[in-house]
Amino acid sequence: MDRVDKILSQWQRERPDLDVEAMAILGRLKRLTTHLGREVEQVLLQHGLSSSAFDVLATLRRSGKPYRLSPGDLLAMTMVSSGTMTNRIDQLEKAGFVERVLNPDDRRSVLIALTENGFAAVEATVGAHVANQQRLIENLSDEDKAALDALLRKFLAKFE
Amino acid sequence: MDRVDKILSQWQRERPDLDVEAMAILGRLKRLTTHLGREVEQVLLQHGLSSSAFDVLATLRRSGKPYRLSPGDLLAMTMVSSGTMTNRIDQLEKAGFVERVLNPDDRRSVLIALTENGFAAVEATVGAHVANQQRLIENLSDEDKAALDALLRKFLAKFE
DNA sequence: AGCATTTATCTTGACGTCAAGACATATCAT
DNA sequence: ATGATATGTCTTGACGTCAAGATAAATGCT
Repeated sequence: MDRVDKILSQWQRERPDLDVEAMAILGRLKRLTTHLGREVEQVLLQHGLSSSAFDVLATLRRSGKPYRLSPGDLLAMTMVSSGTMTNRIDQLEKAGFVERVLNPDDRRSVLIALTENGFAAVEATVGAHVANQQRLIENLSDEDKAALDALLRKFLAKFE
Repeated sequence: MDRVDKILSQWQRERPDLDVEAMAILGRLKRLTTHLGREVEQVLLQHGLSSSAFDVLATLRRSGKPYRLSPGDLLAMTMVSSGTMTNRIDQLEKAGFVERVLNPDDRRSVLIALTENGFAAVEATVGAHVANQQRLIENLSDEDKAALDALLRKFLAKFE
């Protein structure tokens, strides 16, 4: 009887006609992701990066040398709107973690380049971040983790 | 090879020392919840309610007669901060969906009461909302749904 | 070549969220 | 009783996000 069960039982009492099976799954997913997001953010903030800043820096870092992508590329990889990406890049540029470099091949476009400081910030953070992610799933068994990942993959396939 | 697999393989190439198992699960969870949240919001907006507005109205509705809870009660049930709840109540009060009623038992406190219009708004929306939730999970088999729900329950237990 | 369309990025204005702290009232300990 | 502490709600200021549209350059069509 967790919190989601309480919500479901309230609906059952008030609206017994509603089928709440889907609500259970979506409710647990949402609550879980909220908790996980907060835990992840805590560790990143301890290293001086917001989740959204880390999201961009990590995308550039894992793209490999020369650690440059256009805003459009970043957009396609990060599930945010173009306005949000402009804002993120502005913040990171102010902080000195990225630079806007003119794209010689297309003057509409620009390349976002990780600076030395930006590279260093990712490298100083990603280890603790990954360790934290491992901690967050540690109460699942190996079988649970494999089963959960497989189910999420199947579920996610409907949307992307 | 979904989008999360692409991210993992980039990390593998750039940082083969990192164990990305946890990143896979948390990444799929986050992407999935983002997609689901957008789908849910679309349907609610078609009925004139934001997700956050529906969240409060539905909490009052399923609490049963007389459809009144204190801001603190609402807070405890909805995973938001007190400032956020004040803001939500302000919006709903302006829209005429709830009223602030003085609590005779504790003058620090106030009760948030669903108005007739607020009740009607929930009742007009909840059916489509639940149907939409069912649609969103329809590509999972019955066994998948049961297994996923069980895993999420176990995972969530670590946090609440 | 020249015009229309498409692509890439940025701007604007609105919203939802939070942490920290302010304020009023209630409760507790003596 | 009364002073200290706890509780309940609201305020403030800062962020992150989005949709819609503005701007500029590239591409395609004739």
